[in-house]
Amino acid sequence: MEVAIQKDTKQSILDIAEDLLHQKGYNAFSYKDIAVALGIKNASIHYYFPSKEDLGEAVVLYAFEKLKKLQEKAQAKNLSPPEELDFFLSIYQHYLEKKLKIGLIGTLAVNFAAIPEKMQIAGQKITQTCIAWLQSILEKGRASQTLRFEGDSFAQALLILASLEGALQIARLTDNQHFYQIVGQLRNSLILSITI
Amino acid sequence: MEVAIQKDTKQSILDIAEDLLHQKGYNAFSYKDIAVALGIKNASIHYYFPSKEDLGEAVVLYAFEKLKKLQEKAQAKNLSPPEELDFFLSIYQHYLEKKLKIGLIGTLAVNFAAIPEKMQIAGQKITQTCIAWLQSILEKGRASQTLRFEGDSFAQALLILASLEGALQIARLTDNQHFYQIVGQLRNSLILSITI
DNA sequence: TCAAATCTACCTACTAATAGGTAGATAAGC
DNA sequence: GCTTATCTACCTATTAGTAGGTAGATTTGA
Repeated sequence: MEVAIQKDTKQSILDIAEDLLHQKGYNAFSYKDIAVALGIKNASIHYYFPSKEDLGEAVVLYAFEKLKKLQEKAQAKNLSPPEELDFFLSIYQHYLEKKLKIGLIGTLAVNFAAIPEKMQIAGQKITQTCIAWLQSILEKGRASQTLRFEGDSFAQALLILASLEGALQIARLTDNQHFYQIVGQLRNSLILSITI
Repeated sequence: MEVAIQKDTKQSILDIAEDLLHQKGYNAFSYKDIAVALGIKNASIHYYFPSKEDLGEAVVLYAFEKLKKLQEKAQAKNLSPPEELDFFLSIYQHYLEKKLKIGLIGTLAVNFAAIPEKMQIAGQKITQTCIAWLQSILEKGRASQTLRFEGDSFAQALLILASLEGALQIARLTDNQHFYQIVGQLRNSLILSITI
C-alpha cells in the first residue's frame, strides 16, 4: 500500500477554486490563478471544468455535500441541542480559522448579480439547508428547555445564520477577535446552562 | 430658478458605481458598464477618476460621508435610544428597499483580497464608525432602561451590525421578507417597550 | 501474448472579447 | 483664449475558451 503523494488534480482544482472564491469572489479569480497554484496550464483546467460556470457550480455543490455530511455526522452523535448548536457554530469558526475566512452564503449573495444562475440556485439550497438545520436545533432546545429564545424559531434561525455570516465579514475587515465576541454574545443569549 | 435636468456627471458616475459595487462587487463591474449607463464614453470616466482604484475609494468615502451625515441628523433629533436604534435599522432597511440591496461592509469584506488597499482602509473606518454608533445607542439605552441586553455593549453592537449585514445577504439569496423577520427578532430582544 | 485501439491527462498555440488606461483632437462656455 | 468636458482612436494585458497534438497508461481482442 502506497501513500498518495499527490492529490487528485480535479480535487485540487476544486479546493483552490473554493479558496479563491472565498478570498476574492467569483469574478476576481481566473483559471490562470489556479493553473499557477497547481503548476499546470490554463487549458488543463478546462479539461476538467469546460467552463468557469461549471467550475463555479461544482465548488458550491461540493460545499453543499460537505455541509450535508456534517449534518449527518452531528445527527449520528445524538448531541444535546446546545451541543448541536455549538457544532454548527464550530463550522463557522472553522471558516474563520482555516483558509476560507468568509461564508459561502455571503460570497454568493454579494456577487449574486455577477454569478451564473446555477451557482445562485445552489447557494439558495445551501441557505435553506442551514436555516432548516438551525430551526430544528432551536425547536429541540425549546422543547427540552435547554435553549432560550423568544418568538418564531424560524426567525431566530435566520438571525443566527445572519449573525454568523456577518461576523466573519466584520472579522475580516477589523479583527478576528470580533468574531468570537459575536459568537459569545449569541451563545450567552441562547444557552441556558451555566457551564461553558 | 431652473430645474436641474441633468445631474452632475461626476456625481452620476459615483451613484452608478455605488450601485454596481453593491450589485456585483468591485471586480465584476467595468468602466464600460458605467459609460453605457450614462451614455458617455469610457474615457470620460477616466477624466473624473483616473484609475478604478480612485473610483472605488471615492465610492466608499462618499458612503462614509453619507453615514456621518445620517449620524449627525440622528443626534440633532434628540431621539430616545429605541428611536435611535430604529433609525439605524432603517438605514439597512433602505439598503434593502432601494437599489443597493447589500451592505457596503459585506461587499468590501467578501472581496477584501481583491480590492485596493485604500478601499480596505476606508471600509475599516466605516465599520468602526458603525460599531461605535451602535455601542453608544446601547449604552444610553441600558442607562435609561429602554434597551435590554446582556453583557458587553461592544459585543452586542458587533452582533447587531453582523446580523444586519447577514440579513441583507440572506434576503438577497432567498426572500426580502426574511430581512424583516431578522430585524423583528432583533428588535424584540432589544426594545423593552410594548409599543411597536 | 502482443499489438491495435482507446483513454487519460496533460501540453502548445491560438482566438475573440474585454479589461483598464492613455494621447491627442475637439467642442462649448466663461 | 483658456478651461472644462467630452470625444476618437488607440494600446497593452488579461480573460475565458478552443483546436489540435502527444506521451503514456489501459483496455481489448485475435
